Amino acid sequence: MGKNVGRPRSQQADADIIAAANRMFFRQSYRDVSMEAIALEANVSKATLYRRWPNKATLAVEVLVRVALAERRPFENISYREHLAANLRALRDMLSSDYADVIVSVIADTQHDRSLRDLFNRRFLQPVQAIGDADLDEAIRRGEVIANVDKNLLFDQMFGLFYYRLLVAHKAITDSEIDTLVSAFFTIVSAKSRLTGDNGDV
Amino acid sequence: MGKNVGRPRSQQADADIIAAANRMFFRQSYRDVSMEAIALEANVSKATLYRRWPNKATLAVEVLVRVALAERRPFENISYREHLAANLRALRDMLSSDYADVIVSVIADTQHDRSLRDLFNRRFLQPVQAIGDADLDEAIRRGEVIANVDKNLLFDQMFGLFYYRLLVAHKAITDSEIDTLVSAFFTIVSAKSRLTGDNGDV
DNA sequence: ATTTTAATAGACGGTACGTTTCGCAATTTA
DNA sequence: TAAATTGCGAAACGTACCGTCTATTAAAAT
Repeated sequence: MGKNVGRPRSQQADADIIAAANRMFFRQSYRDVSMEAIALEANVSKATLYRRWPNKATLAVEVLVRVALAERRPFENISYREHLAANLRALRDMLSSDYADVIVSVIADTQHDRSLRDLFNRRFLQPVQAIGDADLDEAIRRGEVIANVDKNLLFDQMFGLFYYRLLVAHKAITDSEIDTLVSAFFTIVSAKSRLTGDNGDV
Repeated sequence: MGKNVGRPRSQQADADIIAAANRMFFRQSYRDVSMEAIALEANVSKATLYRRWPNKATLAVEVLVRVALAERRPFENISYREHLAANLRALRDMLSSDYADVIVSVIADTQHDRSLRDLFNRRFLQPVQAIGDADLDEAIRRGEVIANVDKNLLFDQMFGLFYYRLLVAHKAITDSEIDTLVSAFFTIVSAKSRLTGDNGDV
């Protein structure tokens, strides 16, 4: 009763499904993409699809992770200020893209599906935030940013503005606005931080 | 061919539908509430329901508007600082409530439904923002806040943090954190504003 | 050769969608 | 008062997708 017994799962099927889902989410609204259609587009049976992902949302998380964490910008030979601005522009582009619909739809489902929420946090939110954290730590090490900073609140404000603007208010964020934000950010993290306080996790 | 011809629509039916939808959104997840069930709960036929609201999202907007704009706190005999903190606490409570699921689900639908987006903006977002605007104007008139403030960006940052924290990151916002935010807000709006720049509407 | 697991195709029962039909009810207008 | 008009409830409609399941074939380890 080993674990390598029996016919192995087709890696090709995995790739085909993800690629098909990616194409369909890009073409139509999240709501209008059905599991049936994804299976059809991937030339895969429904059983094969459901064996891997029990519902559309978990599959969407898989797609989002690959798009969002595809490549990471190197943080060397560049100031933290420039690096931060570049990352924010990338985040904006991601949220402005056709994936916005997918992201918000998944977030909507996380409101009432605890395991989906955990999955989304673990595979999407935390990795994105971890990149920001690591870069900020490096900036502190370099002396570009003071050590006494409430990273969580600062990043939540940054992410919050972006999410709200792009997914709720639907107002574009210009490059010059990003520069303004980065300036404000440095005004805070260069002086003694005013934004302290406990984190409020639950 | 006048417009007052024929049997008038039952206002009781309107009230019953909204009350029924409110109850059901409170009890179950947005996704699990069907139009059929709402009609049943309201003791109303499906035809009557669909005549008024063509889909679940538009009905949800109606419910949200009534909850969010139910009562407005008076802004007299109280400092703007206190008033702002109270409003933020109310916003937090609303977003932390069982309506969070409804709000995010509607926002998800606005990503691909233009008319729904317009409805949501007109009946929900703009009224909420208008209250904040009016109060801030009053505070400026009173001299509690400097005149040179980019209201849009400031409020978007505030709303953004709340939406992100409560609907995406699912981290509670404590009263003391709100105090911290209000302090930071006043640090900015009491001095010459650093957060200027164009608005970026599209 | 046997065992074990995966894949395909398709059927399945169930649920909700949004529309439509019908007969009756409640108004305004002539 | 009668005619015209619109709303209502009940129920059926066709469509679509859900997630599961069955039967058969395929691909690996033992």
